[in-house]
Amino acid sequence: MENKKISSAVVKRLPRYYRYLSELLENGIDRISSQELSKKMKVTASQIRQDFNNFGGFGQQGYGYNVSFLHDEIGKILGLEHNYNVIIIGAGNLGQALANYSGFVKRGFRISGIFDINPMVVGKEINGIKVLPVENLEAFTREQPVHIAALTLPKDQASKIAGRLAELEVKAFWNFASTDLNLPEHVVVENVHLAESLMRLSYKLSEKNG
Amino acid sequence: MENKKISSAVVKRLPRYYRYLSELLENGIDRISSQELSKKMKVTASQIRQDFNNFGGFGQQGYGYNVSFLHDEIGKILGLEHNYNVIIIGAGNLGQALANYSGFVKRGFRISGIFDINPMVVGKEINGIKVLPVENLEAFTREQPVHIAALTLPKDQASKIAGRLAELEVKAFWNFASTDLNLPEHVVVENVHLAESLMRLSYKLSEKNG
DNA sequence: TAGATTGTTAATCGATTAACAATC
DNA sequence: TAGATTGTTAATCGATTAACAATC
Repeated sequence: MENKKISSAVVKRLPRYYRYLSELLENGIDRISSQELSKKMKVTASQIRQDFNNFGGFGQQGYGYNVSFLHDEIGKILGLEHNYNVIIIGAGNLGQALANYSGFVKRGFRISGIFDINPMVVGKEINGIKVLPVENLEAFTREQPVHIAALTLPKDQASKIAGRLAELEVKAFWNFASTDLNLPEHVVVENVHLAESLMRLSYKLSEKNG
Repeated sequence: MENKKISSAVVKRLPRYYRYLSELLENGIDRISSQELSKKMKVTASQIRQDFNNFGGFGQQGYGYNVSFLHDEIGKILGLEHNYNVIIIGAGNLGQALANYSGFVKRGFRISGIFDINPMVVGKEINGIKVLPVENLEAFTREQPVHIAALTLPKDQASKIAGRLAELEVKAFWNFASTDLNLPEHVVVENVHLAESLMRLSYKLSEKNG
């Protein structure tokens, strides 16, 4: 009973559905059709129904979808019912920004540690968490599980630290360093390449104008 | 003589090519075949050749591609020969992280202003730039062109400010607020939705394990 | 029951890969 | 000239959209 593999195109869209459903919930709307959602999100109703049906029937003919139910189901698909411990490697501005963002905690991502190599930064407190030296990583992971590592450090150090963390059984990497990590098959990586994002914006700008 | 529209799949890949070519350049490699690049980047050689040929022939049969030439051509396609003035709206950690990142300036993105609504933050200096109150936006844009606005502020304020900036002729938005901006056709938007990115990582993690 | 809207199959469209002639 | 590798056409694969029967 192998689950059919979900295409990455679909996975990319799921969090956006989740966001819109959260908003509908907040606005007290308890029911929506693919047609209505289609208008709001500017995608086709057909795509919405196809996407949801990858995971089974969440709707009801003649009625549409129950917002709260659909919201929770997509949350489960995304794994948001878990509580994950996240460590941040690199306590620069970006690391601090992540550490201070309350939205993550709300979704079950708890910042359990912040690490840096710079002795000037070690010991500093960010959002109530003391920055530890990277030498402590081994001891730290022995004491409590680390589910996700956010890499907010310069690219030349990223690969090495990531490899070291993979050895320590960290299974997921949120990579902000502008390099491609080369890690074992069994770990998962999500890249946030800001420099590339800005270049895409630049491209769109050039394309539009001169 | 209408240019053929480049698919967004191709545009997404261009900055990654650019990054790899920059690295090759740094390592003093002056020539590469689609085959070799294919191995490094883990994409097919066929795709590489197709992608490049959207913009004309950059290579030479029997030889491959000249790294420096290809690098510069892709840079031009991405619009990196321009110098853009970027303003940052929201001087929180994320705004500060962008303001302090030296990589952007290197690629021609100059931070020309930082704005915030919070009077406690206004006046503070970030990377040598004084934070201005958002009330100054109109006067500021009258004095110097603003090409790109980075929106690093809470989602409930983002749409309103974006609309106001669009009125002031800002043509490009780098949106970090977790909302979809609804702006006129002629402006371009690049979204960086960190919460969504983290959910995708969570999905991959669930998919892989339990 | 009649109307609405899903779930799902079929048709279309677009992107990726394969293959090879052109050519350096 | 022979070998290598591009540029490009053709084949395949996958994703999106359209259509409609099932059903609430």
